[in-house]
Amino acid sequence: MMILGLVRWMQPVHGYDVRRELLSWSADKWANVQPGSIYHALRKLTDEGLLRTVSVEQVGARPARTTYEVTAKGEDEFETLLRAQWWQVQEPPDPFVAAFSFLPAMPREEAAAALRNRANLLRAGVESMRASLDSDWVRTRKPVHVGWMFELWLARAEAETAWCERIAERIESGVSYLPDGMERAEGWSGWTDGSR
Amino acid sequence: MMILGLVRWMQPVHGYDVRRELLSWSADKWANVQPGSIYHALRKLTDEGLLRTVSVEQVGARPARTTYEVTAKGEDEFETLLRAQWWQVQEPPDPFVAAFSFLPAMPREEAAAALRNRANLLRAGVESMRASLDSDWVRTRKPVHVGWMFELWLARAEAETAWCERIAERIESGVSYLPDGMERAEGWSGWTDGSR
DNA sequence: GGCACTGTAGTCAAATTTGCCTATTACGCT
DNA sequence: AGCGTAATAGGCAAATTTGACTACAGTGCC
Repeated sequence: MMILGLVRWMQPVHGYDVRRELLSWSADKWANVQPGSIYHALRKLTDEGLLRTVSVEQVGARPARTTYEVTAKGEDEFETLLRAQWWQVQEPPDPFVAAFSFLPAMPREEAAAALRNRANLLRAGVESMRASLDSDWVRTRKPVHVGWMFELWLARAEAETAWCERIAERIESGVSYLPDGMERAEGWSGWTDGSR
Repeated sequence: MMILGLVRWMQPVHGYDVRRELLSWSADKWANVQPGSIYHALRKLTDEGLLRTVSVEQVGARPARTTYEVTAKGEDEFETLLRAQWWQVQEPPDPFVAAFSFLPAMPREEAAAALRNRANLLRAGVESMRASLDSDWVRTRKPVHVGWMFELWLARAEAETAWCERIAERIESGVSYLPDGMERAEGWSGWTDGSR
């Protein structure tokens, strides 16, 4: 629901503008907003009185272009929503963590290889991000806090890279997946497949 | 769609079992699976031929309890899905990053305070995680890779903590949010609110 | 025995999201 | 001129997710 925020600092806008801006931030990745959701969101926000339609233009026989701007109520709501995100820590769902929880279903070799591969991909990402951080395009055309966001990704990615290597080694070392105490005890029947 | 994985290593199960297991992993946080989704997922997977219903018991006048197990096709599909997650890097949507991108809408003081607060919350999380890592419950009752997942969170959280402090300082230092080159140039009209 | 609670098992409507589709104009190329 | 491609706007049906709700059975307590 941070479409609201975008409308707020592009006032007045129509859906397509918002869509382009989101795409240019490649926000379909780190926010859950695909193009299709935008128009629905705009209409819903309007119904709730957070947005107001400014005008409906029609150029030729193309679809009508509805322009929106934020109401006072919308400003309020945005501030509330924004603060909620700033003051709370709320780890997002991570598909990799989910997959990792099924570690015992992967053959050891493959698991280790995949982790090494992941480390490499992360490193590559870090590289390309560093490059664009240094590039003129970001340095001179984008607000500096965009660079700061890159730094956050960088920090996380580096931490994760190290973790991947560490875990890969442990897996290769052949340690048992079972809890420390019980070596081949009861109840862990489902846990054997890839581990052979 | 990793309900499949759960069913696979609890075979045979009924919906409620899956639900409890997910809750015990507090998986409603890092996977996007609320209790309500489970039954739908089970039925859908059955329709697709990835699961097979084993039996439908009825105890007294309670709701019927349907038990599922995985078909060969389901095994295959699971392996595919699992590998996709293991071999790809795909950063998940993060609401905080989204909120941070609106930094210029926050008063500097508040932004810095919020970041410091975030750092503290993260540190607290790290502490409590370290504690449960050392606890007997995790060490002796859970597979070791659960501990490894904790370590990943820990690494990420520590990286992020440092970042928060770093950025908080920069914000307090009063640097301009505008791109390096253009101090008060054109086009950045929407970017002033909280910054006064 | 009566009563309040908790645990069991699952349903359902409503809200959201997704992916893909339509139709028109503008642009570049040969 | 003619043609293919890209950009402009937005709609819509289907899939997914959510959150709240139902209804029954056992348990403990007074």
